[in-house]
Amino acid sequence: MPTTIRDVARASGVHISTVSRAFSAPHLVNAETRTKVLETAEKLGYRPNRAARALITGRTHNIGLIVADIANPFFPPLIKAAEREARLRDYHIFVADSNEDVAVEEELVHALAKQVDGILLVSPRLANSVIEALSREAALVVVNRQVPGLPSVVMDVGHGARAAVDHLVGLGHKKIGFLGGPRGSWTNREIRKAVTSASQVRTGEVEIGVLGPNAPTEDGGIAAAEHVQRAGFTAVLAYNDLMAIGLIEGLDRLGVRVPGDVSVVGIDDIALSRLTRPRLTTVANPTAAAGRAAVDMLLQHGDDRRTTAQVSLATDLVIRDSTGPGPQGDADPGERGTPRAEA
Amino acid sequence: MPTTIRDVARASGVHISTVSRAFSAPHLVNAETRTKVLETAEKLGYRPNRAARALITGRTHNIGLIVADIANPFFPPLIKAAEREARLRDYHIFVADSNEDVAVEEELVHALAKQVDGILLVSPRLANSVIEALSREAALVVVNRQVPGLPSVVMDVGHGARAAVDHLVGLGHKKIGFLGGPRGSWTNREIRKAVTSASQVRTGEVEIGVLGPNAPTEDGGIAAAEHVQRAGFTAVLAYNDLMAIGLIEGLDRLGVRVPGDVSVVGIDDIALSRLTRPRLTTVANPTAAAGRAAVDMLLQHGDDRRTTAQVSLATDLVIRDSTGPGPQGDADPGERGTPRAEA
DNA sequence: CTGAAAGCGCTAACAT
DNA sequence: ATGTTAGCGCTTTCAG
Repeated sequence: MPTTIRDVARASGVHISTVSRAFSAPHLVNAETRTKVLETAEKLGYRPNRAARALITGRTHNIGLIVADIANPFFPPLIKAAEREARLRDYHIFVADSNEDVAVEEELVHALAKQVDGILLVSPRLANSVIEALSREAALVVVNRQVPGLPSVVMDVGHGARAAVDHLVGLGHKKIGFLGGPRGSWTNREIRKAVTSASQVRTGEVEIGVLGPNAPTEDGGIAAAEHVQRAGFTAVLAYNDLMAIGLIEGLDRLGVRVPGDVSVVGIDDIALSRLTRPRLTTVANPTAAAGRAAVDMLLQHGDDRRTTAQVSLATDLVIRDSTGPGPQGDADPGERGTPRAEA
Repeated sequence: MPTTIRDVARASGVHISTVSRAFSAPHLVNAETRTKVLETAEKLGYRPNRAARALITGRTHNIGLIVADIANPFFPPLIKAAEREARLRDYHIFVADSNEDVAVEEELVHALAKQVDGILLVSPRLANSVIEALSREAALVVVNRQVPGLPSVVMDVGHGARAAVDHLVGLGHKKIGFLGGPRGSWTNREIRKAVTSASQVRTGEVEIGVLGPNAPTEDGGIAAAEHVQRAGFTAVLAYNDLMAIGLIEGLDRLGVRVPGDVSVVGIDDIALSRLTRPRLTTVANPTAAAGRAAVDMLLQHGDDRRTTAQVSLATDLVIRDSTGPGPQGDADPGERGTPRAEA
């Protein structure tokens, strides 16, 4: 049996409310009494039961974060940034992994709901209607998608995807593939929309083909390699870096060289994309900023329930070594490195 | 205001205890009444408040998992396996990242303590005494270290490290380096102990040098490259795969080839180690099994407080492409691939 | 099978 | 500055 507030009260000869105050409103209690209480609490190994406290205050000072796949290197920067931001405000983050299973995601919302003051939900697959229902159980901020009526943080992948296409077109590519991600993903839709509506496509200058859906993993990329080869694309934009890296690996196995034969662009700019060979050209997502923003929105949402802001963060093309001149090889050399210098 | 049990009781014309039973002991309530209660609950969007329930039952059906660095690819398999095992037993896992900060780890134990039924602690740095103190706040299972009196799950890295040395010696290496991890890490001590006490070292057949401590990251490995070069090792065992991969990168920058000039062995067998070039020879840690075992121990620890088992899981050397013949090049070719075949 | 009452550990008015 | 009282949302005896 752990020590309760009552044990401390008895042992220090004061009422339980005094013990309570000694912890949660120290200025309201006489310095002497306070020290005595704190000392006996220490001696007895007493710790306020936060769950009991939360039951009455309504605040746990915890934040839940649900992600579909914690193994995806996209998440750590987001998680770390959220954590850092949360800690600055005296909050802690509890992360839960749904393993890409929407049913589990619902369960997790229930499990977390009363243990946290709100939940950051990064779930590309869950239906809007379900999310709306869940939002009655806990304050929700959705990340990487938009749900009507709910605060959200997204990254402007559309812009980044367009920059990627510009880059590839500038290198002389005319037959570009988009390696799509999972069906139903908001991000996937955004990218496809941006890519297929790019001005160069409208004028017929370049041709864009969509391949997918694919698993958003290295294996998904590896598996897609032969379709890419068969389709005859000279450049490919992948749904994310993991797929891009897998694709490069898969192409390599088929004897197709990157960027010699085919150029590949990823999305996310995960840490790994700097370490593979060739180093990956990619659309950098501001994941850390997204984590911070999501925490901020959740925490201020409490004070001001009227605003359900939809934040969109800018993305950025990072040109490395996985993209090169198209088939004619007559690209404007000035194109390389334009959007962002890379050490 | 969310709907409470009282709202449901009122709306369905029964006492709150009946509503309670309809949810937590359905067999104790008349089928008709139950359906009616459940229906109105559904209509009102009622969900039992798990925190309140836990306050009285003493069980949250949640498990905490504290890791030092969620970005370390060592963890995802452990987390996923723990999650899977937990879900089978109707539990959920909340993960918290301490960002390698022991003070944060303590905070996290406090924050999680009453929101979970127990905590799996993967903290290489926290002092034993602190962990013992924390174990009074929540049921604890420590992973990757042993703390007297507490249940623990470790992987037998000592055995794996010895296998790695055997492998390298078999390849003709005589001057082997151990790239140490963080100061104070239990795993680090185990590896160092195993390596420096290897029989070949005792007989003077080979020489082992220890470099470190180093940051257990790619950057740590990169930074160590020049020390490795200067020390003149022909083979290196790194504290983990991340460092090994970083080391290969760092050596490459110095014009040192792996495995041509220097052989490198990692530890963990993270997913990435199969995708780098050269593919990494490494000591495979059974991280998934460790995750499962930790959950099992925590959950059965509740029923039977007497046993504080210390589980040790076997490791396994996986030979890939980052190790090759030593300086004389007269290694027994049969040595390659002995411990485990790799597709 | 259902209701009444007590209480999990704590905080928050309200008194004094 | 401290004690009293009520009660957060729920489960669990105990009656009936």
